[in-house]
Amino acid sequence: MGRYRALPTKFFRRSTQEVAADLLGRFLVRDLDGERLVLRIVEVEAYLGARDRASHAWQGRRTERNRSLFEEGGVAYVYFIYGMHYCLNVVTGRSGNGDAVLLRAGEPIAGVETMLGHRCWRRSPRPGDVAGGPGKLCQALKVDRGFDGSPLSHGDLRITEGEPVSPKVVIASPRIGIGYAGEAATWPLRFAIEGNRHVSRPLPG
DNA sequence: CGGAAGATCCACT
DNA sequence: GTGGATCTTCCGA
Repeated sequence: MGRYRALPTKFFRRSTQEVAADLLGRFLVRDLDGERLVLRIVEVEAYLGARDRASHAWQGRRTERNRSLFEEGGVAYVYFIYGMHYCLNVVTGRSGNGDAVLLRAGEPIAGVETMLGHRCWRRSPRPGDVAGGPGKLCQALKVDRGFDGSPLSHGDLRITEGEPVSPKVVIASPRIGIGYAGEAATWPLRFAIEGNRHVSRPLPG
């Protein structure tokens, strides 16, 4: 079984939408204090660089914060938002294009108790409580700006083959939380596994 | 240099 | 469904 074999850098250097859909079912592996935490990616969003008003690379803007977003595909882009949350992106395509895929939700595979401990919760955990949201996902895996710009094909945070899904079970819909983005807000760039209970929000249909 | 916004989450009604 | 928390980052003046 090659589920824990890291994906090669080449994987990330295809078109962003192609990579986004192909990331579903893959494993996001985090080595922390000698333990291996694993999430199966179940929901992502594609961000299409300079031409995408919802992207941090809109109109080609480069700042200190989004520097890694313009690197060659295969590295992480981690940013801090709302004064308290981190979001993890996978940079895609070629250097300079500013394309990336936001990892929005994961299904716990290993290290569930530890990941729950990283999260604040009162009631008994329900699906989606561990990593059903971009901020939650980073909390569960203890991902912060320290990973910004680091490669995802090896190291303490990496993406492995996991359990790829058929394109037939991939549901596309508009992205979340970007209502300000005009026409881009309607683009169907959110991808999720049909019927999965660990997504950040219910899927259409 | 100040103001405003933000790829979110949680608690409460 | 609504509102508050919380603070870095960015842009305009």
